[in-house]
Amino acid sequence: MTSMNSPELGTRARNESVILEAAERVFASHGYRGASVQAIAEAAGLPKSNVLYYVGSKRKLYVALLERMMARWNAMLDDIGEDDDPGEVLEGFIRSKMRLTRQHPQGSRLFAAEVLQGAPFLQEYLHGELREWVRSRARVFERWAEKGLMDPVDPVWLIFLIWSATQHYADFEAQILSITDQGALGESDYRAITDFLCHVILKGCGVRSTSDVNSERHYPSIQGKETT
Amino acid sequence: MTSMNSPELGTRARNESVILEAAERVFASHGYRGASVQAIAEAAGLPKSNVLYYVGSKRKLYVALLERMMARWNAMLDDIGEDDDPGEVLEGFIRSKMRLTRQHPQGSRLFAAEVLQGAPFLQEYLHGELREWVRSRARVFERWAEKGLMDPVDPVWLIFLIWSATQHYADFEAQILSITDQGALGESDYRAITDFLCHVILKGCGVRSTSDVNSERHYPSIQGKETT
DNA sequence: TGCCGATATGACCATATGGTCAACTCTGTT
DNA sequence: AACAGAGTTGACCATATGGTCATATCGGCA
Repeated sequence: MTSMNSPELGTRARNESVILEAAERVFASHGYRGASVQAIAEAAGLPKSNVLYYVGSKRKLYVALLERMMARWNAMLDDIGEDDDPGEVLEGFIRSKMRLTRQHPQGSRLFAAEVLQGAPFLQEYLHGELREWVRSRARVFERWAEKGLMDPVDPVWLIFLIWSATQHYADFEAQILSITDQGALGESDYRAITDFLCHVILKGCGVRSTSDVNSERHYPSIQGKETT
Repeated sequence: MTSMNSPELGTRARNESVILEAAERVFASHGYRGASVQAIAEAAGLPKSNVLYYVGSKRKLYVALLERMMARWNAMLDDIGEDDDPGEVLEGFIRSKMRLTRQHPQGSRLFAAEVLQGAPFLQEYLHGELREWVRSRARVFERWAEKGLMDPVDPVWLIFLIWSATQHYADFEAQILSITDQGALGESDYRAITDFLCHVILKGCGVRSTSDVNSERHYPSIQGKETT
């Protein structure tokens, strides 16, 4: 057990990790039903039996992946109060969500596939924790609107707008790459997109970011590189 | 053949229609691989053999559905020029896209599932027609920005923003219903969301809708009905 | 050396899969 | 009544599915 097969990891930890990554890819693109244990095993470079040995069953594997993704999501959620600065909070949310999308595109797609199915495994989470989180944020946004710190927009639709806009770059990556004629979205693309979203959404809600000192000249790029 | 089984439709047309609707639902929630002909047949209330008799194969059925959805999409795309009013055009796009999402949620989800897979069947469409459409729009948006009619935002990211925000209400319907604690999104929800998106996006880009005469008091609802 | 639990995997099973086919019914035409 | 073609369907097939299990190997330790 104290050998040195791989940096710092025991056999179990290493294999489980390989399997989780492979499974995330396969589940993300084909959904729960469309993913086969065989396909996951091949993606992980292991025999099917070995995969089942580590994860127990397809269902357990899927649930483990969803839980991992929800944990990442929860780690991102910080608390806010009505005395916080609206611009900072909104911009922070956009940037956090965008970072999550960027760092875990497969996980984001897995989540999307799960919700597309009707969220059979996530009902509880959505209707419990997440719903409360949204409602608490909504209350704060309303207070801000009452104080005239932002336009009186429906806070729930605002949260979903941010959600969709950021989620999109993982879920519809294939479409975006095809249309912009690129092989992958790079760090600079993500920065530009994030800045763009902060600009439009904050301005669109009548909020001014405290860090947005000199309104003009942001958002450089103009589409994408003329094909060449 | 000239019987009167059903209003105006021959047997073939009627059954094909039933099958297409059923298949759209099943493919939308489970993706191509996850959908089984058996499940589609059950959803259509027909024996599996009969489904295959009409559609030929699972693959052909899937392709037919994608083509139908792309046709609906194309029907929505009108042309624009740099002399058009930015506010009208953007608002028109948002409203059209929202109407498409509302009228064909299953088709929208089908499209999402296809793109999640990496768009294996739609590469050609995305990289051809749709890409050209986006580029032509982008050029017009850039001219508008040069003329000072809107902020100099990246037009491609703007198009994707609208895309994602509207698409979201079909693809993540399960999440939205769960969080807002509703059974379905009604006509009034869709109206409110559409108005909200027009407000935030047009304002966020520094565009003023020509129909937006009296800036204040829009967007009524405040979250959703307090559970009861 | 022999032992032991963790790891590894091929053989196997019941069921589900997409698709074919032959046989059948139904309806309109002659 | 006879025919033709569309519509209908159960039986069937080769393959793939999720999962089990018996067996084999490994690494450390006495």
